[in-house]
Amino acid sequence: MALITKKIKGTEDVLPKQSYRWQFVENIMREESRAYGFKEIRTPVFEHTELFARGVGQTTDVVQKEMYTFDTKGGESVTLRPEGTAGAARAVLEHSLENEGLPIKASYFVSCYRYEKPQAGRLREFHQFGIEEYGTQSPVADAEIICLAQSVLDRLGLDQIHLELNSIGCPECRAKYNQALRDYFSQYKDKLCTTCLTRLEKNPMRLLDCKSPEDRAIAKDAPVITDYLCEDCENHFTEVKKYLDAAGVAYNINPKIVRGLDYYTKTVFEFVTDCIGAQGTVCGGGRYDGLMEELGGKHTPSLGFAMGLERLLMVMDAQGIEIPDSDSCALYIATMGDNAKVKAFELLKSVREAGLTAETDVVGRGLRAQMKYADKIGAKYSMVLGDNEIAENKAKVKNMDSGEQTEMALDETFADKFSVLQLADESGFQI
RNA sequence: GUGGGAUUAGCGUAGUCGGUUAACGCGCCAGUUUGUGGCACUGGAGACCACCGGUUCGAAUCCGGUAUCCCACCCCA
Repeated sequence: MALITKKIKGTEDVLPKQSYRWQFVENIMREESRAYGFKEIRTPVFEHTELFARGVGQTTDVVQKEMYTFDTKGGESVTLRPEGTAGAARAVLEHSLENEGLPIKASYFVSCYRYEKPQAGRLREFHQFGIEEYGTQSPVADAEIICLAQSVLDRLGLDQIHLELNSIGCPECRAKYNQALRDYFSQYKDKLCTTCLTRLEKNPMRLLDCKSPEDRAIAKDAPVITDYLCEDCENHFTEVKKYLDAAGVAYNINPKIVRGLDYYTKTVFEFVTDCIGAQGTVCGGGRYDGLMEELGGKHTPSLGFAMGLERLLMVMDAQGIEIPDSDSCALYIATMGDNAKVKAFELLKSVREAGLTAETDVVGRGLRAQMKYADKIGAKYSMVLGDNEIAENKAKVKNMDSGEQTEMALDETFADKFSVLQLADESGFQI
């Protein structure tokens, strides 16, 4: 078969057999968000290009070389969102949500687009679950969202993921620190790799991240951000740790966690694993007190995080975590003859209205093939409907695990009785 | 953008001193006393061997190019 085209590089299809895994993960995220008082916000996939340029930061790789940007017929430049924070912040400002009381607590599920070269854990279209909180400078909020992230990971059954925590201070302490880094690394100018030389000018904190062994050795003795925090930032960081301790959330202070997006201030964190390849960050976030001002709003201290759904699913896969599939068929009705098809149609409707999944043959298979199909789709019960059953107005419902058959009347009580039978079997009680 | 690896039915693979109808497992379809699934058996459908070009009497197999996928750098979820 000649396909007219294939899917775009770096995109994935979620096929019907796989979707329950996504729904499982998303449901846990929804439940945890609700438990912490966050409500979902939905924003457009595309925004004016300027929003991301300003919000994410002109100097970032994301803005400089990874955005899907195009001109509309009307001549305006728009961009597919590369992340979720800017759009949510824009919506909050545009609708003046601060008037509804602070803090504003929002959660979201978004697809994001970045023109990168795909590899394990990195796609051009990927999906995030995120949390945003606006209008609080309290360290309690920082600890709270980290707890929320931890709860989600715990409920997904994941281990071998550790929390890396740092504070990169406010713009004032960061300026002092960047100067200290420049002073330090300038001594080794002739030894640093070429990318690090440009980092030295543009973003010295990135030097701490370099993978080259020589640079790493130099970075080992570099100044540490936590020694350059102002009193306010220092206290804030101490409080965050205090609340995390109180909640029993384990963390590792890692001065090298700096985050790649310009808007971060003070608290930054990542949940990292090494079981899915090189792209091991499954959740990243922190505080961004300057973002709302950058977007034209008034000063509104804010914070949040994003989780990569594909990466989380990969970790679950790597760790062999079983995800329950709740979508399987409760009742399959095998039919013989036209009268039976009509009767089955009628019964199915009532069973479905009772909230159960029920199916019948729609491709014209023989009885044996229908039974095979019922088995293949994992139907919990099957029922054969033919002229005999219709004449007697009753039929045998078969438990596909035990093979046990129960006779049931084909009247208006059928759906209810079937529900009861199913519940009884599930809970192990006899009726 | 820079590297490394891969590409044979829906999926996973075999198949190189180049040589008749490209093999196997799973899956799919049909059947095995025509009213009952899982097991087993029988049969069937399904592949221009990624694409283009070259070498050769002859190419899945050798050579060149292209594309796609995977992995890593970079960056990030």
